[in-house]
Amino acid sequence: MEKLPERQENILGLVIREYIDTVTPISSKALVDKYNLGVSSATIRNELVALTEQGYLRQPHTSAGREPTEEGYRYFVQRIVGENELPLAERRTISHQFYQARKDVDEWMRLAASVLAQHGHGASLVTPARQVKARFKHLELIATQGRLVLLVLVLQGGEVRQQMLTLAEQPSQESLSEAARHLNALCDGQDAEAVLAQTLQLPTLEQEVARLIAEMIRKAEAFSAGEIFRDGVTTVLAEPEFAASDSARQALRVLEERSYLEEFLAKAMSPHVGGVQVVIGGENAWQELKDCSMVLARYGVAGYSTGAMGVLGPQRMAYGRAISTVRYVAGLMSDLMYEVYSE
Amino acid sequence: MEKLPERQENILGLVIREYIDTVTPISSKALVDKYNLGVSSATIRNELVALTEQGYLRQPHTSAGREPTEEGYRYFVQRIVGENELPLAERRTISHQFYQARKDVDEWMRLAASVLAQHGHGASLVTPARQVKARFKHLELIATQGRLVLLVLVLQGGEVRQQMLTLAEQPSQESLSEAARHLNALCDGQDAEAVLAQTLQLPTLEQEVARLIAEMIRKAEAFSAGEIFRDGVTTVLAEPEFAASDSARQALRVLEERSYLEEFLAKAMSPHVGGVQVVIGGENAWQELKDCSMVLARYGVAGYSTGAMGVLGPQRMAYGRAISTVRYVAGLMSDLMYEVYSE
DNA sequence: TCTTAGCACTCTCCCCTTGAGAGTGCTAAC
DNA sequence: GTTAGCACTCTCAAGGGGAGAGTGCTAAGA
Repeated sequence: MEKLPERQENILGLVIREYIDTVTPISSKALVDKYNLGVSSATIRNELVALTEQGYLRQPHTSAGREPTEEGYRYFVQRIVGENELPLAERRTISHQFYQARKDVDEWMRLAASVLAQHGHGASLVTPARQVKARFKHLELIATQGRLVLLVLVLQGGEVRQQMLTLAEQPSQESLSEAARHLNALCDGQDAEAVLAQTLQLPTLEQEVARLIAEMIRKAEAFSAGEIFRDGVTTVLAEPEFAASDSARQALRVLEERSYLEEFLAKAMSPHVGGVQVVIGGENAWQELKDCSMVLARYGVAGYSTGAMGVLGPQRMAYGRAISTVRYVAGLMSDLMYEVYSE
Repeated sequence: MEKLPERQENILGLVIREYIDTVTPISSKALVDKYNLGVSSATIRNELVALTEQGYLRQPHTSAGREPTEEGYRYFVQRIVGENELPLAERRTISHQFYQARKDVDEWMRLAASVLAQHGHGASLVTPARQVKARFKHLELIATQGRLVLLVLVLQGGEVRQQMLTLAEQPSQESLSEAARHLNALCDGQDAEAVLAQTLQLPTLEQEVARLIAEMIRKAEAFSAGEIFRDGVTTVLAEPEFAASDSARQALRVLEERSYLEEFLAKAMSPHVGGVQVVIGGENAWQELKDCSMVLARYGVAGYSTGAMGVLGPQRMAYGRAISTVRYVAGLMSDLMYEVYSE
């Protein structure tokens, strides 16, 4: 994507900003009237023709103004928006909310979804941080009722998972505690394979538990584990381009259906924590997102546990704001997780 | 709501069923053509006039057919729909899914939301079962990193809650286990107040933990705890009456915003487990729901832990199906929870 | 008393036309 | 390279008219 001449770039930026504001095609006259450009509307028209020929703008019909194409938005995001930070006051508000919240990754995810929706002006999604390599930290077995036992597994990093299991006969809390103590000593810091390797030499109860633990550890590594947090879905429905058509419904399906979303994230996102990615109009590959854009980022601790978060909006979303919000929240959350993480 | 004469009731039923099918006003001729009523359209017209005068039907304009009013739907639900059970095959499919799932209330809620949306043909919601009176069962303290400690609290009934806390200085796992052992002995089976009463005579660490536990127990009793599960939101957006207007957005706000939903459920739902409730058009009290209906039920174990689940759809939703689905799923889940529940 | 055929009447919906207005592209002059 | 001027194109909103659907009413029949 080559750099445009100064004036064309300026005009493209103005057209896109105006369009984002008004959601109507922008005419040469409107630009001259609103901004003091120092040239006449005819000159602007000439530049608009050039921009249209290069594919950055389009006319809905002969006698209408211009509106941005996907290419136009891409140029805008790459070259014009720039790297603005969120205003200090906003950053303070957000970080305050995070530090006030419970020290719990789930709670942070919920909060992140809410903040992204509010400050990023769109529908938000936050997928759970997935352990790249989950390791055993601690196990508890608790007798509940009859032959039912509650198994609580803590992974390195503090993630807690629980599961019920039914034993062949009713156990005593003492025998359970003893088994847990034994397994805690044996499995400390091990991964799923290592835990599974232990099962052979163990008594029946512990063998069963160990098998279950191995399975739970593996599940923690799977992308599909845990809840995906969403927010602001109804806000984005209020956008004029979504009011009538069913393109909103299609887009929201992406957010709602897990398998969809996973496939999408897997292909669209770079695997490393840090950079913010902008997907405009589904990049011609995702029919459902053809009228939308998404601003995405990975968060978490690289090499240990990472997830994805992002904001979905119409193509004419406020990219600058969305990008800085996503970058800030992803960074903040990564920092918080780093603090909590144990080796 | 007085019983209508046989023939009027039949006609009302037919009009509503037809309307639910076609989403267009139903004419006298259409009824005569489609169903073998044994009388002419003129006779039907006379009955339609009677039903209109009584407020069960309405004409969008002079020369249009009839469509049901909210009153009409209410009569339909109360007197005509009847108490159908879901077909056996469907019941089997559903219960199979539940018995295959992990024995975990959270997992069941997620599943219930999915089943309700699919089989009830609408957007679904499932609020978490709230402990009427939560009681301490078991506590674990696990050292993670530095001064951070993971507190895992198991409540009677198997609900697990976790929280991070930061201590004044770095503890050893031994001292933590000792404190946990002590508190486990002290607090077994107690409620929030009793746990709090213990704090006075305890050493600092245990005092702090006990205070936190009391707070967590109280939170478990609060309605607002935990995730609300939803599903099928995009399905309901596809309904023709929601395609254009923003009434869908308004309705979905009810599902999205927690405080809203709570207020609504508190007022609209009977507090006892079992019966299915139908809220049509927001019952003139809930503006946001004026074009929608909801079919709701409580689930859980009466006296211990109950939540709400339901299906939201357009006013012309398939009530019979929705009602039997909600009843069946709520019953199934109550049974499952009862099995898991300990005294 | 209930039912029905017949008919005038009302209202929506769709199509067509029409005129105003917006905005363009082009050309020729500066 | 810039600009004024202008013909041209296209949308949009408003209005008119005809077809069709469905009603309510009336008067006659069972």
